[in-house]
Amino acid sequence: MERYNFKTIEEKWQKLWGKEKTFSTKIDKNKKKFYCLEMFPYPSGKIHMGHVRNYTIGDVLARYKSLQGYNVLHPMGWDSFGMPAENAARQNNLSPKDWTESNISNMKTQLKRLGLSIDWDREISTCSPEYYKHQQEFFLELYDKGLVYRKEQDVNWDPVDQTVLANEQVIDGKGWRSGAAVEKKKLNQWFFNITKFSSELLESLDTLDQWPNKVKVMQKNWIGKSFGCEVKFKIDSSEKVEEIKCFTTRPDTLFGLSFLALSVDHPLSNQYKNNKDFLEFKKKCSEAGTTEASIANAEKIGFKTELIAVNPLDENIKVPVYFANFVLMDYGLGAVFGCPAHDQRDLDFANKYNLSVKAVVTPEQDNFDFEVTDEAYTGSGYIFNSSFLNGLKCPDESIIKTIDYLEDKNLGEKKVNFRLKDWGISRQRYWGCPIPIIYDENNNPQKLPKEMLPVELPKIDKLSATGNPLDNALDWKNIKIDGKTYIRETDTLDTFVDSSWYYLRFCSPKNKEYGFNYEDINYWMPVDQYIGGVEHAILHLLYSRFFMQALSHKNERFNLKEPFKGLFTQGMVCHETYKDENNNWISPDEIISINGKKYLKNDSTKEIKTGPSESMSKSKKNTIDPENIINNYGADAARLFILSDSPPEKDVQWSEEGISASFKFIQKLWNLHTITVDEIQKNHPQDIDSELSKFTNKFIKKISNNLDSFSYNIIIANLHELYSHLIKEIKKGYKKETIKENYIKLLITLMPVIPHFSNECLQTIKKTDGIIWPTYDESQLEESTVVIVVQINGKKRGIINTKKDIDESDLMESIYSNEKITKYFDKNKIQKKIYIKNKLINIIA
RNA sequence: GGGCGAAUGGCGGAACUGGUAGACGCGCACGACUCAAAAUCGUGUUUCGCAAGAAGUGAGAGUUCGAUUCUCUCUUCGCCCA
Repeated sequence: MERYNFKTIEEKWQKLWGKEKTFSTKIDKNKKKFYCLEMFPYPSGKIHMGHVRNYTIGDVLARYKSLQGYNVLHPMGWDSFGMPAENAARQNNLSPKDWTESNISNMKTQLKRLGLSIDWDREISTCSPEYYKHQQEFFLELYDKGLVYRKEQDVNWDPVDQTVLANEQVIDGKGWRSGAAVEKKKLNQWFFNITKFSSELLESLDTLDQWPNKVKVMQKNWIGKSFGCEVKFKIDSSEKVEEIKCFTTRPDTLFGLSFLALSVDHPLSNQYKNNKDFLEFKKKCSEAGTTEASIANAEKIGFKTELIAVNPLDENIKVPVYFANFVLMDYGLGAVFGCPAHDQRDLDFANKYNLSVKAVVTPEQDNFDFEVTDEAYTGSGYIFNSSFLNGLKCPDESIIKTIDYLEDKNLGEKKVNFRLKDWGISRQRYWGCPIPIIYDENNNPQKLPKEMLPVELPKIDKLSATGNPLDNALDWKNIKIDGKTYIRETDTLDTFVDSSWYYLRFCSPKNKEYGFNYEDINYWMPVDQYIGGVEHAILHLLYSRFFMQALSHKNERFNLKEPFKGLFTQGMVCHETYKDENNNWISPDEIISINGKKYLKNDSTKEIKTGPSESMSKSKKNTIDPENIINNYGADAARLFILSDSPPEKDVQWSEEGISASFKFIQKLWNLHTITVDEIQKNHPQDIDSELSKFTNKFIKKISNNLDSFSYNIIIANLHELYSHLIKEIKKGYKKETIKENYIKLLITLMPVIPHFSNECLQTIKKTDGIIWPTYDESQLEESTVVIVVQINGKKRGIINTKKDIDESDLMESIYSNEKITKYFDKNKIQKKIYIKNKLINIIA
């Protein structure tokens, strides 16, 4: 039997697809559209297994939908701005542009070898002026809508490299390259006013019923809506300070008030800027970290002021005011009131500084002796010890009543607070989209006139080691317009801006006038299925959703609210890790396996320790290069393996055994094909039975359902079942027409997963056009006989093969005649029978 | 500290709305072919037991004729806030 030559066959089909532009798409209003999009890659140089998985999943879907008759848009592009290009350029003395472009061309070749059904005519790259020109237009548009503004914000400043560092470039408080201690520096930066849409972004999450719940929950928490109240506390100990406002979600616990706590960045801290003790305290706070988590875990510490605050509900209750490390200026008003009995954080603080602890919520209505000592009570209950609030159900009644009272007496104000902060989009870097702003002689920002777009990046062949290259590109930076001199903005845009609208650009990739054209997006948008890593669950997806809000703001022509109708987040690709005797990481291709034990390839006396399977990463040296895999096993085998075993949303474990099993399976399918072609030539006069058609019918239903539900791992199992059934069935003796008809249908079901193989097989049996996804006949699925499970007292004791819809008494007859079952029970002691038609009978005896 | 989720053979994992637990693959064992090996094909493979049988889906309880599936408590692990 001839072996399947994947090399020539895969190359042949890929060439053909390219030449005939098989996957290029146009608007066709007679067809239903399907927009299938995978997150576009950063052109780092080589594709990795994560890409293989992401794009295989997307390709299976795109091909399936296309076979079902949809007009499928399946584009690909490059998220090509960003720091790695700048770093690589500095290291290797090249320009970021050249580095990026050569990476793109390399990765494009690699992606094509996977046999993806991509419309390459729509390829875009975010670092090209044709793309970012429109991004600059959007920036100006948003500026006009009042959604862009400038304010001062702290950045991580590396004093040696004279550059701003991203958070991940700060390692233990030091610059990743220079090793210098990182300083905080205030810079004027640009922001998108994403918080303007906090409510919209939160509420329309509910409309996204094809999104994974966990992603929606993450976004919900990130937006962090909380309902509460701003409470005014009078200060009666100071002439300088009249009152302090606190935000709280629990105003109903005000009678348990024990102290006020302020953030060290609270405006009142200005009064202590010459107080040595306070400055020391402030420093101590920042050392411990300012993230929510580190604050939650850190010991609660405070700095006591001389201020005394008065409880607005009872002026006899007077409490001290502290600065405290657990209050953040970013959230609410940077001031909270402490009610230790019902908040663990407050309780820890109160116990440390010997402050009063008074319970005001009791879990049981009539338990007025309830006290709190070490553990705060945060559950529901009833208010007590609280004057006119006593007896209210907490929290449902008590919060609303308290807010009403406070508002009525002008002591506070109902307030909804969000955790979400505005999106800082300025980056002090070269390799990003220039911001189309210029500064006049008074240093006031002005929009650059639209006709001067795009603002192209100046060509810089060698990046200096320090500072922002754009700051030093004086020819570019200084500009004259109508005789006046201006200075360009030298910040570039966060690369998340690039990816916030690229899915629109794919609809109109060549449009010169604007970022998209309305006819195109009205047809193609929204993205029906978006596929990518869960690591983008929050930022990228939220920013993209914001962009739709921003574009549709004050623009009736643009009425798209959500860009991604369906979202699927795939898991990572993992591999075993290996270490030698000195605990150095060892790469899989430095290893040989002898008798199940692993040794160093170049020194086979040294045994290797096998560690747990972890996500592939260069630092652990457990990566597998997709290019080698495609060379050795072929794209179809790689696609088959990457889908098998694990559900696509979970991590998959790469293994040598696995990929070679997939490779062998394709060979087996090829043998089956050869046998089938032989059988067609034999031309039996009569079908031996109807089993083949029945199987085909059932199989189509099964595989269609599994494709619809993203159970791609089960599909691979289905393909194995297909093989083992067909290899026996096909030789039984069927008419040529019967075999051909069924075999063609089955081959088409293989097309999404192993397109090269199935196209080749279809061609050898002269089926080249009219290839559409086969349908199944529901009426043919019904079987005349069924298998009924017989349970005695809930335990399976046998099965009965019988005709469909048999009634209970007839079924009991067959059970009584079956000794293997009757021995488990006494016919005369039957108490009860539960009969589920065509499925199961449970006899209680 | 908070949120979300998961736990099934030696391993990855199946099991639609509660109804035959372990599909399919890997690994392993045995057999066929072969002088031999590789490749390939076939058979078997949850555990204990010669068998009949019994036990069994992280642990414990509950609901039910019946629970991997539903409820509660606990343990461990993963992800996110980071």
